[in-house]
Amino acid sequence: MPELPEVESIKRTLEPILIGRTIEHVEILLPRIIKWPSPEAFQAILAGKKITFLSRRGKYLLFYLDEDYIMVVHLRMTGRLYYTEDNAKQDRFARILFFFDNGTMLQYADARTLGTIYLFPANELGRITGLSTMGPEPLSPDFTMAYFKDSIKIRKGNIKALLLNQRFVGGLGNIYVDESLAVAEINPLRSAASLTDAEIEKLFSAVNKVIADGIEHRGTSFRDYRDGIGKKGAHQNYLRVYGRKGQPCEKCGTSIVKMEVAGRGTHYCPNCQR
DNA sequence: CGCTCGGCCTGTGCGC
DNA sequence: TGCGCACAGGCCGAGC
Repeated sequence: MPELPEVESIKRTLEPILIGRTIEHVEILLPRIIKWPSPEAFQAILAGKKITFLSRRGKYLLFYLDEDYIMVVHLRMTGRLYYTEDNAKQDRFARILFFFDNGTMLQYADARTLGTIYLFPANELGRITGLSTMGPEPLSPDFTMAYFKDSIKIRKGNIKALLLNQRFVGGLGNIYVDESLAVAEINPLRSAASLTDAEIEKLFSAVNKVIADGIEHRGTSFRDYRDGIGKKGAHQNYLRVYGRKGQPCEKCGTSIVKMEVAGRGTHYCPNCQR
């Protein structure tokens, strides 16, 4: 579900509310969401901990706590994380509830229950492989044209699968990959190695633009996504191809086509993207 | 090592 | 209207 712009929006909305707040106790409605440590230890460690700051890496959201602990949340497909003033107002899909010392709470809700939460001492963060192997993310200093170009040229497989690979670039998901390829006018099935320098350059700026726009619009609420205070984003109103099957391409009027690439529903304009 | 694909879960929405 | 079946914003691990 949430990709980089959505997780960033959740972080930005939660930050001003949660920093300095103390967790009083945690209620675990679905234990298997907690991947580490045990549910009992998770509750015991968090009780009385203060949130010092929030951070994000790719699609992971990190809560820094006092005494050098870090709680890491990954929302996967349908996870939601939002603050509720009235701690009796439970989400229909509530899985983990974090109660604060002032009668408010943070809810982790998740319809498909694929999301994951970890709690580690800060120096053990490397045990989350998805975090430690993640490539540079769009708009960051280490996401350079040289890296992008050199990596793409030596990869096997199609460009869509590569853009979805978090070890190559961190934070892109199905929506923003389809959108990036649309902006760059590249067919999702093209093999990465076949892209010309000009195409790679166009794709590089497209990825950065699409992610920047997504953040500016506070994420894409295609279906489930809500930010840290339960509000929808606006980027669904700016999508060029994702979810627009059968509708006209805004550049040329050709019907947007949906097909399967890299095991994912893939939207593109068959005229503009070749 | 790199790449592809199935599995994990459950709700929703589309087509018949 | 009701029902069944694909499909869903992601990632890990097995197998090649």
